[in-house]
Amino acid sequence: MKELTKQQTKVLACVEVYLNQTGFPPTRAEICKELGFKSPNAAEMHLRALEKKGYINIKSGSSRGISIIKSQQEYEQSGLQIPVIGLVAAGSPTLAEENIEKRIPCDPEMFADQFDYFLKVKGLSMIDAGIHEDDLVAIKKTTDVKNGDLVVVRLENEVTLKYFKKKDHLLELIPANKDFSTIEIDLREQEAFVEGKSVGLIRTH
Amino acid sequence: MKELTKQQTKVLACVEVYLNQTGFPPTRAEICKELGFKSPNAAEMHLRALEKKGYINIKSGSSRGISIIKSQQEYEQSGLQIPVIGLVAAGSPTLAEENIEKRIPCDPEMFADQFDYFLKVKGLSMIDAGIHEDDLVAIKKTTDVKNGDLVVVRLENEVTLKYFKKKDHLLELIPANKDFSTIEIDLREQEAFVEGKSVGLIRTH
DNA sequence: TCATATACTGTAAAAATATACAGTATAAAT
DNA sequence: ATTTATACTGTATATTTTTACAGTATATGA
Repeated sequence: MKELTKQQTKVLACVEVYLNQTGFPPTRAEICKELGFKSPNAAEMHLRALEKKGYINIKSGSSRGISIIKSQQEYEQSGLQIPVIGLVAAGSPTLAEENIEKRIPCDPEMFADQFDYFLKVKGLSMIDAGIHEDDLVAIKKTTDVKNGDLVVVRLENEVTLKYFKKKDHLLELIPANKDFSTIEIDLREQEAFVEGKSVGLIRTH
Repeated sequence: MKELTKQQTKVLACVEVYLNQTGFPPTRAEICKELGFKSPNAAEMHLRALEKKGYINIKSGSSRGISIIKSQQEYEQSGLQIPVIGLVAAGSPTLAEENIEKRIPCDPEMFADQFDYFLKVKGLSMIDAGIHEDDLVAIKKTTDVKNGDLVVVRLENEVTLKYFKKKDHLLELIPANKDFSTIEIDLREQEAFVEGKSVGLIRTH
């Protein structure tokens, strides 16, 4: 899709807002009033450009004959966008803006359990569980995990996605790949923070 | 809500259909054309009645200034719910109500490509591609598939999810599990219908 | 039988609207 | 230095559209 100029973006947004508020598209004059133009031709020209670039359709001869093909704000408005966070070597997989690779429009209730973000899988340690590199694992932020859950754990200088098993002071983080070995942690010696657990997975083919 | 007369119901439906098809409301004349009236006043009167009864709002002096307050159809647009269809042994994985196991709230644009439904995977034939039993594969209805795509194909008495490979008259449907064998079809002898292709996958943990 | 509501036709005019044409100004690209 | 793209103003006009007014016809209830 072609890029829009600053003013074209404004006009497109104006049309969308008007449409949302009134239920029908604005006239040239109304766009002018909204954006401070003094000539209906200003709006006309921007609309023509938007049509040429494929964002809207204009029915010639019809009043308010504007229909939106590709919305700019579509994503921001169409409900929730779940952030995707890369599994970085160290540090919490926080929701800070700098860690968010992108956002995906979807419903946080699409799985049985609600979730907060997607974690992008790196490496092959869970391949035998059918979790591939670059799969997105839906993570629910919680510390309430049981043995056997697939959890995100932050160690001293590492964040990892593994199966959880805890007995007394021994925490085991078990991979699903025979080429990788279980991480064993004595909780009296080393800290381990459970960041959350997986409630689902999505993959883009 | 007040009852509508037969003609008022027609006019309201006409406005809704026009709005869905074009993105903006119809003029009086367009309603007349659609419903066979010969005077714009016929439409006008019905619109006034609809406004009085609280079904629509008319912005006086504005062309196409009709907005719908209360739809008759009560479209079930409570956020999009994507249907989940079981991979049944025979017959098309149609969207007929009886085939829908459940619906999942999510955005059909969450993957790179739009999709139409989820197919619930049965069996282990794609396990080496990390596609497990009961995974939900997002299917886009299309016949435009390329070699290597993961496709839903309907054969004579079977619907299957496999990798697609076609050369001349030979269609190969390739599993991702060494314990399963490739289905080979001579298209001159047997029909095969491509129902769609996978654009993503989700799994509930 | 008479009023009332529904359901229109037909016409016309005022107002809203799209849209063409002729310009101006500015910044970036060639 | 000149072209090109963006971004407008200002005016004018043909067309679209709303909307009022004057009728006709039919069924229903009082």
